[in-house]
Amino acid sequence: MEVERSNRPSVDLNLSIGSSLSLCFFPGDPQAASDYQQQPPIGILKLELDRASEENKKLKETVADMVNKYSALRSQVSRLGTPNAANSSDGGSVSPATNLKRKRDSGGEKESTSSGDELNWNSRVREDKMKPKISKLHVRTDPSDTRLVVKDGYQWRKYGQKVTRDNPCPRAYFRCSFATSCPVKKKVQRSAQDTSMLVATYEGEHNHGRQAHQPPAAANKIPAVEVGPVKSTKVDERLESSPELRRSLVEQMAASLINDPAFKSALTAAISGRMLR
DNA sequence: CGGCTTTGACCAGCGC
DNA sequence: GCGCTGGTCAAAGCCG
Repeated sequence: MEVERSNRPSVDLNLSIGSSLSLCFFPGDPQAASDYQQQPPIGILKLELDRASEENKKLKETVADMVNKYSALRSQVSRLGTPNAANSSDGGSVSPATNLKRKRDSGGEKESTSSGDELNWNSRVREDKMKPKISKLHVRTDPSDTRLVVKDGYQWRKYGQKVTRDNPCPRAYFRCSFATSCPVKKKVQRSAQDTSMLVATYEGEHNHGRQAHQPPAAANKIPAVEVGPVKSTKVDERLESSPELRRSLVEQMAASLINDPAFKSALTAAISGRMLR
């Protein structure tokens, strides 16, 4: 989608190992980069950390903005009744299996296939107007992890589990347990094609916010760079005298970025933008 | 003890 | 009517 690409976050993929971190942390500032390469004191490392946090924050804002624009665009596409535009697994698509019961309830037509992608577009659009909002979320997990848990910041109560015909992996049914009046339901099932992928299907919209005590798992979390206490000057000295410690610190920072979903999203968008160009 | 998970039973819609 | 299927219920058990 062009809009997505044009709003792509500014993640530069032209990373060369030779340029090292200095070029990442001091873009357009060769003097600072040079100083850093000669001897990076703890103050500069802190500066780098702040810079990385700031960059991370901007990236997250960009991603959030992209999501909003994408949603708006999707709704426009839906209104125009254009097929293929909102199809597939990137979230927001309607699962016919999910709606089967409701379709039956409303006397609607039945698909000739169990696969969701062949669903007639017009009927889907028609259904969207009278069905609760349905969205899909794909989460990659450890295939050996048998729990059907998708952490999204809400509190869920499992009320059923079922093995479905088209997928040997069981499907778990959840209800939002934060508010008894909350109508939202969630179905979680491992993808038949990719067992490391969990597919969560949400029905309806929450009539409450997220719990304060349970933040959306990592979704809104600024990555915690575990550099330990920085108050001591002894730490500075240790860092200065130990290249390994410095490398370890850099690795931790890199790891925290890698583990940050917002950073991953931005990176994915940047990579796909590059490959699809 | 309250909240949650597990799991078999049950229900409704549909095709044959 | 019967069997299949997806979705839900509810009793029992577990856990903090």
